[in-house]
Amino acid sequence: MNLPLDPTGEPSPAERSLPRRAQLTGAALSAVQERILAPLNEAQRRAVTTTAGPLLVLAGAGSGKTRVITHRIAWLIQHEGVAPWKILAVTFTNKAAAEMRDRLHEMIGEAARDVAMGTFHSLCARMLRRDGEAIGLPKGFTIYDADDQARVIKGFLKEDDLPATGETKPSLILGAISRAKNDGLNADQMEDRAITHHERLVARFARRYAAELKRLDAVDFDDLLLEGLRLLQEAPAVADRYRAKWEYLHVDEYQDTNRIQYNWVRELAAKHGNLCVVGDDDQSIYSWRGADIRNILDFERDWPTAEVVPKKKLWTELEGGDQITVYGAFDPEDEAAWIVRRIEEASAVVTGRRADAPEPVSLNGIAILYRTNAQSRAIEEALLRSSIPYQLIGGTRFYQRREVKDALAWLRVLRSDTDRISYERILNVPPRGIGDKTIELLRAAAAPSVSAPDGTPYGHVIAAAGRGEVAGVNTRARNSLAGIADVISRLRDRIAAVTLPELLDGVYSESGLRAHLASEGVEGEERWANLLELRGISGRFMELAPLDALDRFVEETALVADQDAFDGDAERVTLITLHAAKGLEWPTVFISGLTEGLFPHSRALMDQEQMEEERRLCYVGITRAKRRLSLSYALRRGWGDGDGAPSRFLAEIPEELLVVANDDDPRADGETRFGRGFRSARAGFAGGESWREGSGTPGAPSGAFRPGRDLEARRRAYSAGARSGSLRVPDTDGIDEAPDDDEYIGEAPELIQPVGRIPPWAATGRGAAGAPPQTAGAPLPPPLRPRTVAPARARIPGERYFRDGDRVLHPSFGEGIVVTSKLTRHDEEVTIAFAGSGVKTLAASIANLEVQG
DNA sequence: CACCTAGTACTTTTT
DNA sequence: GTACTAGGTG
Repeated sequence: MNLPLDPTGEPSPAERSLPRRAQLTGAALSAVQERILAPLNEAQRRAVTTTAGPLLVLAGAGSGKTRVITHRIAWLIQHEGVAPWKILAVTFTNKAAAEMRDRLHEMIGEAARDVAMGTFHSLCARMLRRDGEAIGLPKGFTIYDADDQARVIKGFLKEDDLPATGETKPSLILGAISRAKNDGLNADQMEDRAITHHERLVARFARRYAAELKRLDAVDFDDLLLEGLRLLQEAPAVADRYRAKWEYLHVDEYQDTNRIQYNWVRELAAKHGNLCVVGDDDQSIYSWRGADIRNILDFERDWPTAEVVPKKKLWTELEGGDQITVYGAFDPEDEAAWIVRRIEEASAVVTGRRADAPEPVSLNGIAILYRTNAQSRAIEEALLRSSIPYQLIGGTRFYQRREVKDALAWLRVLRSDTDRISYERILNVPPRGIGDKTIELLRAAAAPSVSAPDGTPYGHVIAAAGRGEVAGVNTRARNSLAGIADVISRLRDRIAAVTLPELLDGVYSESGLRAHLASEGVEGEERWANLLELRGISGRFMELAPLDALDRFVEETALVADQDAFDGDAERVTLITLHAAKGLEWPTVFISGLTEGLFPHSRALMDQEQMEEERRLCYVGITRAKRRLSLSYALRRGWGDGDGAPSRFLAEIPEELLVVANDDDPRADGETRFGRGFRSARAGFAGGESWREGSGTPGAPSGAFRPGRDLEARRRAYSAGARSGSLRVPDTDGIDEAPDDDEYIGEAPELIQPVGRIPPWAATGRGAAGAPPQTAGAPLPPPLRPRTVAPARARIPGERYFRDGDRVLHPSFGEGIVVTSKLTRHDEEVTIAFAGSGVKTLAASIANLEVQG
C-alpha cells in the first residue's frame, strides 16, 4: 500500500519527510547540505546543486554519474522543498531504478517511494496503459517481445510460402523494420525510400506487420516508445498533465538513448526545461539498436542555456590500481581453466592457501565478462568443475523460457480476445491434436472478410470452432478447442476472486501443463520448478486488485531486462556480457575472449564505426574493474572457424600496465608479445604432441573430474540453492497510489529472475569439457559451406598463403577481409569477413579467392 | 492429420 | 543449447 491518504488528517509519510523551505534556517540548512553534499567532489556538487534549467553531465566511467542523480533528487526534495512526485528519473534498467530508489531511501526515507522512476519502456507502458486511449490505443494492449514478433512474421512467410531463412529470415526483417521505426519512418515512407528488391520486400512486410499488430491489440518494444512519444505530441491535454506533473527530469546513461527517446524527453521538458542528463560518450555501445550519439552532441544546441559539467580525466585512474594480467590461452577451455585457477587463488575456495597470500576476495566481487553469450559455456563448465558458484546473467532468460512463456501466454489469453499469437501458443501445449492444418483453418476464420471487415477476434473463433462452427476442423481438434474455450471461460470467471498465484495454479492444472511436465522426467521437473518460480514472483502483486494485478504482472514480465537478474550480494561469481555489464562494477574483473573476430567481433571488422563501438565496449569492460583486471584470449576459437590472433585491443593498452601471465610458460615461444603465439599454437594443434593430450589443461588438477555424473550431481545441488536464493521479498509494495489525488506513476514492484541457473547442456554431460575428439594428425576440418569450383592456386607447402587483413574477392560473396586462416594437412582454411554475406570459412584450394592488391 | 524422431543449421550485443 | 525440417508412423 503506497501512501494512503490518512483519514485522520495526519500528514502522509511523504508530507512528513518534506521539509518546508521556511524551516530551513541556518543550522538545519547546513545539516541537509552536509548530508547530501559531503560525499561528493566539486564537480558532482555543482551538478547536484544546479537544479534549474537544462544540465548536461558528461563524465567518465566510475566517476559517480548515477550518484549525481540520486543526490540531486535528494537535494531537490530536502533542500529545495520539491515534492518527490514532481521528480522523474529515467534509468537504463528496472534494476538500476530499484537501486537508485534504495539509495535514495537511505538518504531521505519514505519520500523516496514517490519519485517516479523506470526505464523508457516501462514509463511509456505505464503512461499508455493509463492514457493511450487518447491516441486510439486500446487499454488492454499486449507487449510483444522478439519471439512474439517473429511468430507474426513467420505467419506472413507461411501465407506467402516463403522460407524463414536467408533474406526472409524473421529476425532480419524485424531488424530492418525496427531500424526504420527508430528513424521515424512508417511503412509508406519505407516503401518510398526502398531501392533494392529486399528493401521493398521489407517495406511490404512492415506495412503488414503494423496492420497485424494493430489487429491483435499488440505493441512491440519500439512501438512503446513511438506511441509514448505520439501521446505527448498528439494528445495535448494529456501531455500538459505530464509536463505539469514532472517538473524535474533526469536521464541516466544518456549516451544510449535513441532519437525517439530523446524527443520524448524533450517533449516532457518543453515547458520548464528542468532536464538533467548524465552520460559518457565513451560508453556509447548501443548504436545498433538506435542509440544516437548526436543526442549528447546536440544537447547544447537544443538547450542553449544548458550548463555543462565537464568531462574529467579518465585513464589516469588506472595507474592507481594493480597491473593488468594477460593470459594467452590455447583454446577456450584452457582460458576458462586459467580464469578459474586465478579465482581459486584469490578467493578462499582453494584449500591450503599460502600463509602470505593476500586477504581472500569474496565471490560477489568477481565478474567474468565476454562478448557473446555463447562464450559463457566454457567458463561455466570450468566453474562447475571447481564447484565455484556463479550467476549467469542473460543467456536463456527466465521470462523467455518456453514453459514460462506458455504460462504467461495463458494469462494474456485470459485478458485478451485478440492476442492471436498467445492463443496459438497455448492451443497445442500439451499436444492435444491441434496441428498446422487446424491452425490454418482458425486463422482463415479470423481473417477479415466481407461479413467481418475487421476480422474476428481469435478467442471468438476458438470458441466457435469448439462448437463446430468452423468447417474443416476434425473431431479431435474440435473437442480440444471446446475444452480450451471452456477452461478459458472458467478461469476468466475466477480472475476477480482469486490472487495471481491462485490463478496460476488454475492455469497450471486446467491447461494440462502441470500433468504434461510431470510426465516429462528430469527436464519436466526443471520446467515445473520454473513455473513454481513464476508463481512465487506473481505473489508480489497481491496488494493490487486482481484485475490490475494480472495486467501489471503481464506488463512487467514483458519488460524485465537481463540486468534485472543481477544480484550483487549473492556469494557468487557473475558471468555477464560486456553490454549487460555496463553500469555495474566489481573489484575483480576478467575479460575473456580477447581474440580478433570475437572481440572485436568479426561483424565489426569491415566497418570503421562499428570497430570504434567495439573499442568503446572494451573501454566499458576495462572500467568495470575497481581493483584488479585480467584479460585473456584463446588462439583457437570455437565453432571451427579457425585460429584467432590476440585482439588488437590488447596491443592498444600501454605495455607497462601489462603483466603477461604465461611469459615463463615453456610452451610460449615469444612470437607474440603475449606469450603463446601462432607457431606454437599451430604446432600443438596439428602436430599430435599437444600438451593438451591426457591431462587436459596444464596446471589444472587432472583426472579428478568425470564430465557426466559429476556435473549432473553438482547441477542439482546448485539449482536448488539458486532458486530459493533468488526470491527476494520486495522492499516496498506500493504501486500506483497517488500521494494526492493527482494521477501518478511511481514505483513498480521489482521482478527478480532466478540466478545461477545451470544450463541444460551442462546437465546432460554431452557438452561437458573433456578432451576433444582426438584424431591422428590434423584436426577435423570445419565444414566447408561454399563450393565454388576453381583451379587450385600455387602455394608454398607448409606456409600460409593468406595473411590476416588481406582484402580478397570471392565470385559469389564479393569483397571481404581475411580474419584468419589455418593450415590443414593439404589445404588452407581461410576465414573471411565478407561485406555482404557475413563470415565464412573457405578452403583455399576450392574457393576462387583473389587477393586484392 | 498430428506427432515423433533424427538430422541440420545456427549463435553479437538487448529494452 | 534452440529452431526448423523431413520423413516415418499411428
